[in-house]
Amino acid sequence: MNTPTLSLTIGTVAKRAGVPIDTIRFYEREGLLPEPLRRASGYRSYNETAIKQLRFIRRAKELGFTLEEIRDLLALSSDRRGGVKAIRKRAEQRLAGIEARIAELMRIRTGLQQLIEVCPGHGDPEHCPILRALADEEPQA
Amino acid sequence: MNTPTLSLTIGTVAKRAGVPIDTIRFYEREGLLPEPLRRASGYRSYNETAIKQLRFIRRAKELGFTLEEIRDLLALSSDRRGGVKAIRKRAEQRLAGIEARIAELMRIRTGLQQLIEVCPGHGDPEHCPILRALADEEPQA
DNA sequence: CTTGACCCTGAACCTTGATAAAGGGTCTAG
DNA sequence: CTAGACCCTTTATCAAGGTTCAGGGTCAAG
Repeated sequence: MNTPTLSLTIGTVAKRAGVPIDTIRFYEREGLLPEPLRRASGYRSYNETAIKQLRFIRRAKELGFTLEEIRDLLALSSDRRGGVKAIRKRAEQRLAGIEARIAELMRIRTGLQQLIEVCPGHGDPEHCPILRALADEEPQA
Repeated sequence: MNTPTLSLTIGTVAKRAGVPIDTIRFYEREGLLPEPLRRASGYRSYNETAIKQLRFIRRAKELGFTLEEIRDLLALSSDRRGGVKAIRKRAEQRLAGIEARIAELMRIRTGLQQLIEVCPGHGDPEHCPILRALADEEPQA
């Protein structure tokens, strides 16, 4: 194993994890990072683990997890029994959410494409199919 | 044509347009709806046009336009020369934005799918590929 | 006339994920 | 010892798109 590397300052951790200092304190307040040890002066005192945790958070964010979900994942990751099952379930839920959002956006895309296709791009706004589509009344009941 | 139907109250308009009352006042403040006439009492006095305008806003929102963009569309829709061209351009920009978002979400989806695929769903969190993928260090420099 | 539903304004508050400022203490190189 | 870099807390601010509240006034039915 490697040297324990004690007492990194928040600035060092920030640089090494690629995260602004303020964001680290923010994550701590929000319960995503454990409260670190403190020096006598009050300075936060980190070790390498903190950097790994920050990278975990960064990757999870890249995968579309909210901070709330990440807090949940972090809690589960220390649950030795059942943790894995629950984690996989969270990932599946996240996947389902993302797929739903993709489907929704594709529906929107189709709508926009159709409007653009039939719009001549000139003439009177009264005949613009984009505006007409937006303004038209609901089909009469 | 139909009867002019003057003096709808805000509550009636809200119901008919399917929008909360507060949202109507909010849109008015934000310049998405024109200021309506007022009764002697100060009550807002709407006509059918307001309902159409609210539906316009609702549809545009469904197509992914922001309120800012909608304000812009509404301004363009009364520009008789060049309006249509500009409107089509806005729609194309919106389409490009939507397509970029879809591409991004599809990338995220692939990442999640791969993690879920190799996760057994049981066992020790230390061997969970989802957690490992999130926690692993960057490749050493 | 009273009651209850409805409307008015202005201001504060909500969510998410930070970011910044104010005012002050600490640490380290020279 | 001092300058400058760094750290501390608390509080405020931002974007977006509203929602809710407090403290009133109005309208219509009975």
